[in-house]
Amino acid sequence: MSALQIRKAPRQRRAVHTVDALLEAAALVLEADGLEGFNTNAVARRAGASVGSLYQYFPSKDALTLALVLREKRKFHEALVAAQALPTCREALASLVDLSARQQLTRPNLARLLDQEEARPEFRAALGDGSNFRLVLSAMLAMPGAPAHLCEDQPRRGRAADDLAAMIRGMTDAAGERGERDVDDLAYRIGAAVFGYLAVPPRQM
Amino acid sequence: MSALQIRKAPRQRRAVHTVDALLEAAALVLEADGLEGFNTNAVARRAGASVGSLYQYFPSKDALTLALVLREKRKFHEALVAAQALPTCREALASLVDLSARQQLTRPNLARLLDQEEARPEFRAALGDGSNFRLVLSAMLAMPGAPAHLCEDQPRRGRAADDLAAMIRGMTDAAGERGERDVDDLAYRIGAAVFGYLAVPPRQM
Amino acid sequence: MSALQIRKAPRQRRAVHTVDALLEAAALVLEADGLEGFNTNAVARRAGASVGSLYQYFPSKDALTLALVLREKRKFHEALVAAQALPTCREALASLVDLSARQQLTRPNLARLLDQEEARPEFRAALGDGSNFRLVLSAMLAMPGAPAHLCEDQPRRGRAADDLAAMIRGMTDAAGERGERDVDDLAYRIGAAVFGYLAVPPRQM
Amino acid sequence: MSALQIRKAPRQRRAVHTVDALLEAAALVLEADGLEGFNTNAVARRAGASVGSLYQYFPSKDALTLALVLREKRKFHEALVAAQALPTCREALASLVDLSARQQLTRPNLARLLDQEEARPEFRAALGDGSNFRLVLSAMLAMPGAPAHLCEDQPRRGRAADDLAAMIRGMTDAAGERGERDVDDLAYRIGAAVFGYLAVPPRQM
DNA sequence: TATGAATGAGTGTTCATTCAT
DNA sequence: AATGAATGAACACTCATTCAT
Repeated sequence: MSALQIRKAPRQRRAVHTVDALLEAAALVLEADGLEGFNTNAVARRAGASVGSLYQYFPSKDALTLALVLREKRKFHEALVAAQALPTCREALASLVDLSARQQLTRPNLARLLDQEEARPEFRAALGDGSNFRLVLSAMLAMPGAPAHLCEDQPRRGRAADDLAAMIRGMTDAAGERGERDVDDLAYRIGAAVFGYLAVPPRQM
Repeated sequence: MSALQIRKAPRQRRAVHTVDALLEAAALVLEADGLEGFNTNAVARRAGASVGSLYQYFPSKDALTLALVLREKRKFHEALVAAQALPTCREALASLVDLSARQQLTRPNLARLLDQEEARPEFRAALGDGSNFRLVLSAMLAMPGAPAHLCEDQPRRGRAADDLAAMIRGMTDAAGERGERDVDDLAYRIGAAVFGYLAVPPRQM
Repeated sequence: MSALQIRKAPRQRRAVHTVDALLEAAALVLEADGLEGFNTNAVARRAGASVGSLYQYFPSKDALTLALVLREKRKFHEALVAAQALPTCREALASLVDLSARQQLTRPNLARLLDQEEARPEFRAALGDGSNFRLVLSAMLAMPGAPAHLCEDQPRRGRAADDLAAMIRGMTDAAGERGERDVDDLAYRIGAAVFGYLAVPPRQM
Repeated sequence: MSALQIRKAPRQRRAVHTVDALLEAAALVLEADGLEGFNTNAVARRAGASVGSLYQYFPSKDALTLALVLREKRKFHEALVAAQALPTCREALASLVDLSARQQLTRPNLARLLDQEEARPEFRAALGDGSNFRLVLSAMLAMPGAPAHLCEDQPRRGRAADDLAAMIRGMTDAAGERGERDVDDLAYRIGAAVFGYLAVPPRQM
């Protein structure tokens, strides 16, 4: 069993509650005290549990962090899948951008710190090297209305997806850090970057 | 004397060498072992010096980190200033994008980790709250050829500078992390995002 | 929570035992190795515990020292209060002197070093600026049979209390350091100084 | 050569000056920053010298401290010797008390800290186990007018000298620490204790 | 199963002392 | 002789993890 997998699936209702409490406590600690204050004792205390309990469910601190990352990604990812059902590339991307901005501004500090954690090498393997986000983006770039030069060139599409993901992540992180609150405005500006990027023809070397 | 200022200027040649060795060792340790392995003993060892020497010149670990950040920024910033001398907004921005890509791909892991460190609250004050990069960007957006709606609206220009800085940083970080090596290609794609973003009219609310 | 307060009350029996062991170990280390050898690792080792345990209960080395000071004062102070119940100033003071001599000669090195620690500015606040000892002395100088010029002049009484405290502390410390063992003899000599001092009329300026 | 002896007698005038400067710097650092701030680098800096120079003249930090102790004692001791020339025990003691008070209140923090250092076991040997002060006191207790029971009983006289030394030291230290400034008042009160003590007949066991 | 006490390797930092220049 | 750069053992303190109860 990998050291990052959850240790045991909680079966009893009480156990489920404990796991949830621990995850939310982890989120709260991260938001309140940053990575500096994020330690297992603080999380357990905040959850009203003991460190021992924490280690019953999470084999390591990293496993806890990873579980939190996944929890935050889950809801977001479900919404993303729905966005994929939209008819055109443009609509799908616009929806994705909107969701990203909304997700980030909901709990900005949490989202930013988890973005950072996500990047740690220890997690890359566990998260699948191409994150879901990147795959969804790449798929969207093959939808009707997407730039022709991307539709049929998969490597190029992957590269574009990487770029868009990086732009979106960069802009949402920064906006959250600055304390922005207006989701629509942020989404509009990210859209400008995204669609502006896509409008440019590929480079002739 | 702030706890982040360098402790004493090295006077003897030997001392200058030690300080340089310490800074370069800090860079190497960061690149090789990441923030996890970045500790003062490791840095001193790698520099072929003792911890004591490190603390002769840097009053704290943070001071060392800050000095490294500044060292990396210095050359970059000088080039930026030269870019500002270009006649048009487009040329200046293109140059800035090129410099950013080049800077990042030169020592990608170092640049990315220092970006991260730079964002820590302890450093914000010491680095001047608006980083130089943002100010330069904002100035460029007031140069001839810049979008009209930005030239005369300073707050909007500041916001645009923030966005561009975030996009550029996001894309360069990600490219470096992926191991990209082609500076020109990266610069072209970032340019697409930057100029695409600027081509979009401001949002009507 | 002040950095000098105990960190958490030990709840389990094992924890109580650890705290006691740590305090006694601190006393033993001080006695055996003096302030020079008094470090947290040594204390923990002597207690058969780990540094980690020490810091579970004491937030800092100073907190440990303070706790030890208070532990040593506690018993002594209870006896002092009993002495205050005696009918006359003379009896009360005699009892106080006796208690002081006894306290000091019980663990002379410990008492002396703690006297020294007690005087450190960090502790003054936590110990109450006028130590209990001084206050008790001052109260005794207002009891029946006390010199008339002190009974009614509170500032002068405070000064006299300071002087007596200083004499007693000086003599007990020195006796302990010399290795004296005869409590009664020491008490007699201190009494000579104390009552001699009080017998002298106030200075006419 | 003991590690506490001064390393070499300074012969050149410049060397004498350096040694003096170092000693005075040590005193100033002790007064300003206490034992906590008393380190060789700080002393050298304050003296306008280098650590290297310090170690040219003093083989160790303790040697420096000891030299400072001796410097402070020297002037005092010369005055004490003069006091011994007075005709009666009472006059001699009164003079000694006056000198002690004056000495302490001149540089109270320095005197107190040096008293503390003096007591460290490392120094006991170097200072001669019975300090000069104690010997002078003992001699005075054999002068005309001294209590009969002391004149002829040398051990008892030694004991009384110890007690008086301890009282005087305790009272002067405390007065200095409290910030008292009135030498005469302090001397009067110490005199009360001293002569009061001597007036009491020896204990019958 | 849950608790929280215990562990100890690891980290930042200081400072007495040495020694090349 | 003088300088001050260099050394490194030592210390206070943290925190992920284990385990007795």
